[in-house]
Amino acid sequence: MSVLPSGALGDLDPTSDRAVFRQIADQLREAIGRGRFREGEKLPSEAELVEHYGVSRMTVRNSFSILQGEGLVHAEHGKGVFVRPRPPVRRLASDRFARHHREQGRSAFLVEADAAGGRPAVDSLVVKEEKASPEVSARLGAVRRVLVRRRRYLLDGRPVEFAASYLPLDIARGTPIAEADPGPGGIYARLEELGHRLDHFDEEIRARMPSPDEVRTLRLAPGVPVIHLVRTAFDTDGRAVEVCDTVMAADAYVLAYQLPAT
Amino acid sequence: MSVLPSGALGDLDPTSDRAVFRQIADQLREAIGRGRFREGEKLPSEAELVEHYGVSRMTVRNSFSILQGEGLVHAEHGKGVFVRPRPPVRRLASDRFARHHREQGRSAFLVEADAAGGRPAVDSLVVKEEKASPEVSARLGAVRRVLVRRRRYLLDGRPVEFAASYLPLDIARGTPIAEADPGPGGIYARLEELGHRLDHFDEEIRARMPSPDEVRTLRLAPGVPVIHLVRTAFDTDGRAVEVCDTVMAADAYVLAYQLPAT
DNA sequence: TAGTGGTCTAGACCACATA
DNA sequence: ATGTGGTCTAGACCACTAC
Repeated sequence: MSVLPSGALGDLDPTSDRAVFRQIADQLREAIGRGRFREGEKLPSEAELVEHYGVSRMTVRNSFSILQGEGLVHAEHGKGVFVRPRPPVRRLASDRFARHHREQGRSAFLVEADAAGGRPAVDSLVVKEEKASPEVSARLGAVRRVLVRRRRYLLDGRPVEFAASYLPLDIARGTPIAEADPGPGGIYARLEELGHRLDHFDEEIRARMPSPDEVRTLRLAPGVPVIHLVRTAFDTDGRAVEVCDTVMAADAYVLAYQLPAT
Repeated sequence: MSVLPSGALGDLDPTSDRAVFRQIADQLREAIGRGRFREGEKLPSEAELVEHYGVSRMTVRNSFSILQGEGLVHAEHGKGVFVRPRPPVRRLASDRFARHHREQGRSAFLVEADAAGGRPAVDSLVVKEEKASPEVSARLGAVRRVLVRRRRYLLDGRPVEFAASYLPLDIARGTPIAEADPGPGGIYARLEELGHRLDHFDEEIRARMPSPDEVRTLRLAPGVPVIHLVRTAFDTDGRAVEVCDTVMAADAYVLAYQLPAT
């Protein structure tokens, strides 16, 4: 007699070449997909699945670890294994750096947070001068030292991205950009006041699994990749005036862009 | 006596709260980061690590599974566990749909492949009519049925992305777009010939872990996320004339965009 | 206290790769 | 034939959660 709700999960196929733990993962995945287990709902416990399938506990745990790697479920010690709810997603629109936002004294993050309806926050702000990495130096045009602004962004208390801005010293040193609070409209507004009228931004996007550091900083669940975005800001003279390196929790973002057809 | 090259890996800290298998993973990760094990190089075998650390085999395997989930290493049955080499990356430039490319009779994929220096190929092409999904219908403006073109792209024999294009039947039916080979410049060139002069494209980008289907289709290694891109093409009348849903192996791509500052 | 997942052991047999 | 990773068992003890 199974202890599980009838019909939730099937039997194993002993004639199949597919490993037992994969068959179990397949059945759980399929049950989740069918809505048999909903978001946030608890899956059967390891002990229940051991009994239901007649396998050892490690085999069941192996199945769970597959689903965890896929980002489908997450385990809570002492409570159970749950279907991972999808967090609300922030949409980054391609006009998020438009001048009319800056002129209203609003930073890009606040503009986006409003659109998402969440409560935004910034923490672990660090501003200092340091040696430029080869990547940053290449993008900024062979500068040796840069002003760095590091910060982490949170939405409703959840860390969603952290970023580092790099600016050439001859532009930023001794200006409000080097202050903890650069003032309304953020550093892009200050750059324009300093005579660097912005022309366009280049953005490069990659996706990959996070490093252990990134898992900590963003409190990432297993199976959640990061989006790595590197933006370079150019002024109307064609000079690169800032590089911003951003790592985002991929389950919290949709990036939107508009491409010309011409 | 350790069987490992001296200095490659340290000892465990029995006083640490950190689980043994995590400590082992940390040491291997750090050794890889330091270049002690290089791309493509074989790590010590499970048996060697069992001996070196004095732990059971499952503990060592647990460590490997962490690194595999991070996309750092991959196992080859009967051979060993290797540091994952980074594949060559294709850069998708923001002008990849520019008209001057189409007018040279070149499809976007070929333009990009040239830039990456790889040998491009397309397979599993399917063209048919089907019911529009709610998502596609919402983007195309409440159409019921659509023409679908599905295909997979390969570079040097490796699958790197697969895509499905959806077009309203009143636009595409009975035209070269419904043929297996739509001709030089691809379907965007045909759309323009049919009087739908293209104005711009909207692209939405997400990153996530792949489904088992996607792992199969793209032959993805463990620990490799996918980039999910949905592009909508608009003509100069403001009508959405095509939706293209693309899933890309994240380790094979960098996406580049240009944002206006105004 | 009972139930849950987290870690770890010490085996076993198998399939694949290399020589 | 040997060494490699792949799968699986049947336990053990621990830490966390809920009652």
